[in-house]
Amino acid sequence: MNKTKRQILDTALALFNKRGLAQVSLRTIADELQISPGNLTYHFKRREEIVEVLYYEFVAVVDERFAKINPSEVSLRLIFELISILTETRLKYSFLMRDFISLVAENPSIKKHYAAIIEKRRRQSLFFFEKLIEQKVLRAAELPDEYVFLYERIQILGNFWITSAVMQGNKLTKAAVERNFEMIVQVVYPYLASKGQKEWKKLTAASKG
Amino acid sequence: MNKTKRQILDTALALFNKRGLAQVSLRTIADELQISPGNLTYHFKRREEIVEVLYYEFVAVVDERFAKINPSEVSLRLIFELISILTETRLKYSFLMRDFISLVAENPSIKKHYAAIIEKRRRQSLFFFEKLIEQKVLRAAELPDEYVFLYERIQILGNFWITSAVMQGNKLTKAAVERNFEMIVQVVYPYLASKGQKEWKKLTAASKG
DNA sequence: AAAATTATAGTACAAATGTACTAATAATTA
DNA sequence: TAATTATTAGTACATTTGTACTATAATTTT
Repeated sequence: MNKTKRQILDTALALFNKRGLAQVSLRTIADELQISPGNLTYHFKRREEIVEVLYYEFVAVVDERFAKINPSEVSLRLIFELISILTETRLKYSFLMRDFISLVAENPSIKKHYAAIIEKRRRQSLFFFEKLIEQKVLRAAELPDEYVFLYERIQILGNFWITSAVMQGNKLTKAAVERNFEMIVQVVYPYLASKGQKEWKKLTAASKG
Repeated sequence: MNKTKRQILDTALALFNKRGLAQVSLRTIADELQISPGNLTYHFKRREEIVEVLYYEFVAVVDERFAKINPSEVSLRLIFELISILTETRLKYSFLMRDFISLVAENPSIKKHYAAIIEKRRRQSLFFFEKLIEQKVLRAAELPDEYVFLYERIQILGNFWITSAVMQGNKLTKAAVERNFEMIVQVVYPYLASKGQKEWKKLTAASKG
């Protein structure tokens, strides 16, 4: 990709994350980069295109890791790794979750695409849980839809802890990110069988040290 | 409050919830209500004022219930009731969470106010958990910060399940709302002592029936 | 080196937005 | 009923926004 084009994307991303999608105009980006608005529209005919490229970059990072998964390697370690990758990626593109509604309001194709991958990830994740129950890493379900709900919770927590932190005026320091990672992985702890609990503790200790 | 003023607030709220804060201009509201823009600015000199009033209405509903709590009445039932009231209220003012970032970008006083009540609610909620542990409704903590994290999770889930549902293209039907309520209350289940589990099941059965 | 293509700057423009202002009408008060 | 106040409509205006257009400048290709 062209150097200027890349710079536009990077600057736009930084500004979107900092101020929010709606608060960043094309001129804001051009000024920050010290290029002319004309140059900007040369590289991106429509403002939407910038957002679109950033969205698909975001998706690509996660998709790549998911695609690599071998069904036989399902483990608690994998869950930790996926949550970690998602945390990192969401942090990098934090405006996407924060401003998702206005984003899809202007771009129905993203809306459709997102609905599709959400459904795919859901199926994949529930499959992982089943495997882990078989492996006696997770205990059997005690309540109806227990693991479906657990998945949905992880999904929401992962998507919105950043927005929540920003709302409360917290800085996204490295320590804060690590603390939130812990907050999320602790959600699975009560569902672990004793074998799983041991591994969980090992993994947590490792991620802290 | 004046009739027109109230209608403006109600119409604005409905439109904000439906389309998002940024997508609703003063003319959108005026058109929907079939009044002139001049009339609108007569009742609200600045657009921000509309949002401000709605925000403080939102806060008032929840504050009122919290204020009524007698420290001796802390129980699982109370937790259920608070989550239920919060769910209802957040549903009614759903744009507030969804567009919070742009909201505070234009209104630092709301930002400050929100940070303060968040801190207050946090302290109150952690106090509730302590009481419930004393009562042996909740089991003792097994991990560092376990109940702090549990609170933070409930906070995030409560604030964002609506946004998450909308993002996934789900309609907010009554059934969907009930399902999400269940998803949230299930998060405390694994932390309950046997006494608490019995009560939890009773309460869940009651809220379903 | 000449020609052609790509990249950049600068400006222009229509549309939309929040808000201010004026005039008319409706409601209330004296 | 007359005067006053509150409410509403209509319009105007400065600003901002996304985008289009034109003219240079830089780079690449022939």
